[in-house]
Amino acid sequence: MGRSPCCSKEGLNRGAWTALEDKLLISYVQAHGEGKWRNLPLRAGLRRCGKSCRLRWLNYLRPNIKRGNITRDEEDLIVRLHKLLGNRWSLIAGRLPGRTDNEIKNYWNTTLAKKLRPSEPSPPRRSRAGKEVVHDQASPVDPRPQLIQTKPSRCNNVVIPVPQHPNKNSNINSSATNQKEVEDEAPKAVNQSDEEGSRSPKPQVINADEDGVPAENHNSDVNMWSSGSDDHFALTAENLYGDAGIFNFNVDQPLLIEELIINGWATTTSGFDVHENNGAMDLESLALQLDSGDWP
DNA sequence: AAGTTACACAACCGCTGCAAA
DNA sequence: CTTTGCAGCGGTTGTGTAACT
Repeated sequence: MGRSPCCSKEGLNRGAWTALEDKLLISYVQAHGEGKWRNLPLRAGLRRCGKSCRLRWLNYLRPNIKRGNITRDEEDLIVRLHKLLGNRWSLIAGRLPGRTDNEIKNYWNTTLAKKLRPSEPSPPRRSRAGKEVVHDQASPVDPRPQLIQTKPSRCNNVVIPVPQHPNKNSNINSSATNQKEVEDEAPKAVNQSDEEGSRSPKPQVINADEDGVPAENHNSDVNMWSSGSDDHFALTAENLYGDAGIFNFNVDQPLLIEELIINGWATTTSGFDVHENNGAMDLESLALQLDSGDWP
């Protein structure tokens, strides 16, 4: 059976785009919007494959694209995000406003990969949906947390490692009601955890029970409390569709707030605004975000 | 100056997930 | 439930150019 090719290659232009082709594509997308890539070439009068049009638009013609001159800060973030996410260029690019996955991928392959130790094992590969791809190479100990579900979606189970509680027996309830208080407190707890030396991450599936928390907690950005011998940590999060969720964790697991963000959930404590800028944040905020955690 | 090599980046290719039919 | 079409992703290739011999 087999699938038909995305387009007939016959009679199509290949190779570098001309200024005229760019102009045609820009004017068409501006008039009709993105999408329907398969039919776009015909309608726009382009002798190109739809995929080629899409790529050209997304990587070069789209507004607000930054070209070249990847800064030191950006490079640093790329390295750290790559350590966390692996070769998921689109996710990495999503955290760098104006940068495209193709550009970051090229930059990594041509520049950054050489800077890093050649002996360093390559990060885990994943399928597009974020599911782990089974490695053929045996990786005896990979301290990186295993991630699931990178696409924004409603989920009842999330894998969120939580940091070791800095003071296991104390009540660290931060029922802060304003954003400032929360922003001041949340990173502090993580940093204290760092000083104590964190254990290796042990990710687990945790039930995201939206209804299993006291009603008063719903108005808080962050609530952490200890209860008997078990410490818990509740986090209010909001996904890309504006669905709110409150997650209960055991604090003896390392927390990577970024995990939430990767999964389409952004905490209300992080300064993220996932409704703007396509989930991206400014570099300074992202650097702070990355620094605030105990990154694997 | 000519030839060769290395590098950077644009573009292509094949695969996958998802949704609609 | 199966098939099909589409969009999107990451890996790979092709090409232009700078650096070097």
